Amino acid sequence: MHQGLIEYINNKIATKLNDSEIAQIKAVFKPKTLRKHQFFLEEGEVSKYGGFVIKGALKQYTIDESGKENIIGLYVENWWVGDRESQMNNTPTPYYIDAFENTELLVVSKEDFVSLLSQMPFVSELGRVLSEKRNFQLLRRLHATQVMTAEQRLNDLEKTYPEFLQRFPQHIIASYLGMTKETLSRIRANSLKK
Amino acid sequence: MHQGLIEYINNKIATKLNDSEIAQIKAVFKPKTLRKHQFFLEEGEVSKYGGFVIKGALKQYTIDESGKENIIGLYVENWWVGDRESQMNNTPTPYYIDAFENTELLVVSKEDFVSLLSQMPFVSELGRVLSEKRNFQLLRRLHATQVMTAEQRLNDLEKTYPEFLQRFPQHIIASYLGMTKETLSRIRANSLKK
DNA sequence: AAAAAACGTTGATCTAGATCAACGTTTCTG
DNA sequence: CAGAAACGTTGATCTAGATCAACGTTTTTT
Repeated sequence: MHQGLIEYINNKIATKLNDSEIAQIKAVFKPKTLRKHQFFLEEGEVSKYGGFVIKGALKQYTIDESGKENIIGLYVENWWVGDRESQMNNTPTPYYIDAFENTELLVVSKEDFVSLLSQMPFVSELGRVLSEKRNFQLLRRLHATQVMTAEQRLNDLEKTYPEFLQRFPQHIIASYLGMTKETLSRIRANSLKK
Repeated sequence: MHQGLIEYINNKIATKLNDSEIAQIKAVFKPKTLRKHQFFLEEGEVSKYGGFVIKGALKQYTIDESGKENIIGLYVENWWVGDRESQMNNTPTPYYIDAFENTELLVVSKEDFVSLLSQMPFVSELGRVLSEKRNFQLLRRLHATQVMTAEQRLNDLEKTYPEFLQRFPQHIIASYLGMTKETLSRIRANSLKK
């Protein structure tokens, strides 16, 4: 169960994890299973856990007054999921996160994460690098929503995360891209004609 | 000149910087002055430096085919500025960054930053925390552009970064918020009526 | 101090994409 | 396996905000 996480970390750091480190990681990352449609986090809660996706897929979204889901994040194997802002600042989250498929996660509490930070010096550095990568993603997406047309954003997604288009249905992709399912459907119909 | 940066760091870490650390920081962060309209970074370049703003203001933007500026970032005193993705991956940046006022920066090269990381253990952790904060900002802005109306985004900015509204003219704010200056002007006119 | 830029406003018009609605197909679920 | 969700498509209509244009005011440059 922890093998995926350990390989993931080994691929990101200079030296391999030793046995003691592996034991520590196994101790603080607890397995959690979510069946399809179960919540990992609900609006108003304070997030207790961060999660690493071993198997499955999740979506992160808000719900507006009219009940419409606005999807802001999609997560699959080897992605980190959660609302770190809520978790770090003990503030209520504005997001829902639920399992889009039956999902296996490894979750870690804030306290356990802090203890890892103090005991394993490379965790800060790994966290820094991963957080910066996430920054690059977010800045790109922000820029895309501000300057691109709906069609350009779809093309962009096909290049950046082609796996999402296989994995999630169109109305989910549409919302993630900030458009309606009708618009996405029409873009598709149009580009087939060409 | 370095005093602002040293205070900034002291406010973010558990213990104060000692003399040796201060000396190291002074050695790698070099002063740089930009006159209004001078570039810190231009599209196509590989970013060599990250910068910390001591005094002044900068804007980060792309320019589209029709020559229009699309502003994606505004930076004032005590903000970090640069394209870290370009700097870290040695890739050409898509952004322009220029001084919106006469500006004083402290800049650090990738190599010097890496040497700081290895010599001062708290740099990783500080970098991690700052990068996560930046993540929170970016996620909020992304969500805002996807779910809010133009008027809501303006109200949101008034709450989040009220200093920007004092500091930057309306057409800059409008672009930062992903709307035209005409739309921003009309929103203003409208909310005065109420 | 004159000329030129930069800035902000208002009006008229346009359009990308949203909304509303209906319907066929596929996939769950009891 | 039957009924109900979930999903995707197409058409008609609507609208928030963009675009285009003109003009007054303020700021900067020479």
